[in-house]
Amino acid sequence: MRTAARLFQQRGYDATSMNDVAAALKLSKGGLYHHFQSKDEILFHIMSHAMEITEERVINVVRRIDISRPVGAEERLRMLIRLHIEVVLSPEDREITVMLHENHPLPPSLRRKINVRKKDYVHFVENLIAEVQKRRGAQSPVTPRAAAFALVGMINWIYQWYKPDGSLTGDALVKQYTDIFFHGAVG
Amino acid sequence: MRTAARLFQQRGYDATSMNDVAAALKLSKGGLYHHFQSKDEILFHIMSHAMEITEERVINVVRRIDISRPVGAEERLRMLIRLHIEVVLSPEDREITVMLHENHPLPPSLRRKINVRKKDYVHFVENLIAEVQKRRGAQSPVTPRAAAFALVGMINWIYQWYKPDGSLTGDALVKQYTDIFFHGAVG
Amino acid sequence: MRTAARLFQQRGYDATSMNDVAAALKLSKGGLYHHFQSKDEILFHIMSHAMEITEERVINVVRRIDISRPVGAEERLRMLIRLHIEVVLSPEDREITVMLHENHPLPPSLRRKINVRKKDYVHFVENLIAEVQKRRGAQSPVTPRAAAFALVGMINWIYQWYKPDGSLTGDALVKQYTDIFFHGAVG
Amino acid sequence: MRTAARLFQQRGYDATSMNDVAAALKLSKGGLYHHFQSKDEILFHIMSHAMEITEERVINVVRRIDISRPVGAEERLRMLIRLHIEVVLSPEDREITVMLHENHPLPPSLRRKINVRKKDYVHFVENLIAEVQKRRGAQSPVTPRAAAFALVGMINWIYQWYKPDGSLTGDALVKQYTDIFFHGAVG
DNA sequence: TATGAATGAGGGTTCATTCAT
DNA sequence: TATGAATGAACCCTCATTCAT
Repeated sequence: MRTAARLFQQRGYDATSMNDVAAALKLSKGGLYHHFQSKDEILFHIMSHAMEITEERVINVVRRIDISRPVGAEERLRMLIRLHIEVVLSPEDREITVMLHENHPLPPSLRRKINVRKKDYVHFVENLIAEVQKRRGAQSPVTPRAAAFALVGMINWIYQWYKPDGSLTGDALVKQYTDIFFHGAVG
Repeated sequence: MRTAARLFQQRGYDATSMNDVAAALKLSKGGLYHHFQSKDEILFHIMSHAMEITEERVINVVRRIDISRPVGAEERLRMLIRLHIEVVLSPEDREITVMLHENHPLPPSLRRKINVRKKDYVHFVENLIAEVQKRRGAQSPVTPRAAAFALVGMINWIYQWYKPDGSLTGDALVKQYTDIFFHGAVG
Repeated sequence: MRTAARLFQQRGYDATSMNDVAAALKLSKGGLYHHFQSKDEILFHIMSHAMEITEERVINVVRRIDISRPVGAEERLRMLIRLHIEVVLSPEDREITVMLHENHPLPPSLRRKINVRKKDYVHFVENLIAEVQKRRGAQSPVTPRAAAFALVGMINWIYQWYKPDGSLTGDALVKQYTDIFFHGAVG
Repeated sequence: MRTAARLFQQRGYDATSMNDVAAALKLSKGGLYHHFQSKDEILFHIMSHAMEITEERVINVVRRIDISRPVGAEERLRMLIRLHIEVVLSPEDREITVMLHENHPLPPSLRRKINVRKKDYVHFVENLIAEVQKRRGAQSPVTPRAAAFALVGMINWIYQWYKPDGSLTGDALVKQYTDIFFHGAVG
């Protein structure tokens, strides 16, 4: 299934045939259908798995850190930015999570399930941003909602241009994006 | 061709058949092939047209304004943000320009042509940001390159969530995103 | 389409592939789909055509004869028996009309359309029988409905056993069945 | 196996997969193949069983009654009609025996075996009819052979239209068909 | 006896493309 | 310029059957 995700991400979902997936798995087409009922189902599983990764590696970590040792909202937001970027850059998960960023042709009912979880994620970010703004006291002209979408957008866009072997390390990228999000890009 | 773009964007490129396109144009399939040599060509034309729109409506406007009446770099950057967002929101161009955001299955040679123009666009943004930072004098920890990608990412992401008939007007969105980009989201 | 009917009748609908049909027509599978949207549609066309044949060659003839020159009900019934048997035996239509006798896997909505026409046919026979009984005056213990089904059943069954090159000619068969239906088999 | 017959009769033989049969039996596909060597074999068993039912419930009963207590040929023929109709209407056997009426895709060798028994059945009917005609003395214009096929046809056709919960009871149907066969439908 | 993974052939269908008209 | 018939390859999927366990 990881294999399927890789193929889908490389060639595109539509351009990848079940034959391709089966061959990559050294399985016959029929054998593949023993494990998945349809191509859609594979895609849905990948999407679900991608959401799980994101939820576990980002949201759950941020939530847990706050329980074990109370931590300021701002620090939690910084952590979220770092974790989210790490998921996008992570060599083993990138291929899976990146599938979420494009609009793949899922049947409506399954698509909705995924969309709910996407929205939940943005909500979580939004709430965290709202909390940070409240702590800071100062009235911000920026609504948490727009800020959340901006943050998610700029992070999810990374895979479109980032080269892991380039001069910009992941850590540096995290720092840059955190600075941009907290203080703007030209400050 | 605008019609084709709409179909591609609604159903996906692969999921749209030449039959669909021809039918939407009230043309026979054979007739369609008198105007375009292949499906790839249609896609390429759309992508090229999308780049043209972006270049004309954003870059050229910003450049021209500077020629006709010298204008501060910061103001030009603000203008670029507004113009870019307007293109993304524009009812008549949205369907076309949005095609640029996903990785459609173009033959390599054509794909490269589009990518060059995409990069040029980011370069233009990057240079503008650099200029603004220089004018401000203060050393910024943010590289123009990362800033440019962040900006492009958050703007291009808008179509994923923005509802034209929602409570957030286009103007308000422009203001929010400008604020975020210049002063951060929690300032 | 006549070709398809022949194949369906010989090998069975399910056992006949679109490949078979296309090959028999010296057409590619794709070419076949230019004329029919689906295998179901072919089957439906065949069934509809079979109903048309039956209606034209039996019902309409009987109706018309009565108009042009008033004819006793009994004679009309005898004529119906002959015409129906002739359709079942007719070399050129047999393969098509026989398809009606088995329950082929049509989608429910199309199946219903055919069934309505089948019922109309039996109704016509039923009414004719009722008329004959009334003319005879004597109270018959046999309901026109059961009689109609018995008649249709025994005629439609013919194709299961009748050999055109056997000793029993079509005319003789008509006479036999007419006798059976009018006077019983052991009289 | 009764289960398989039900499925075959409801959905059609080709449209019923071994998976369907196995599932209905709460068995795995592999398990099913321990009881039957192939799908064809299941069908053949059903057909054979159907013939056995017919032979036992109709022919043997008629034969035995004649041995235990000599009975007139006409009464035996009336009995045969009743018994045959009862088999066709019997809730528990209908699904099985009905399979005989359509031409299912059996391998030629097995198909032949079934056909021989079908012919034997018709022969039995034919002989019985001949005997009745002889007893009656009067020369009948109807050959026993055609009469037998007519009788078998009209009875086997019953399942195409008969509704068990309709106004026509099985007994009434037996009476109607017996009348038709002995005295014609309009007498 | 029974399972479930696996196969290979084939099914119906779609589709970009060609070409005679 | 436009049509529509035709193609051939590919696609997703199904299925009877096998076999190690």
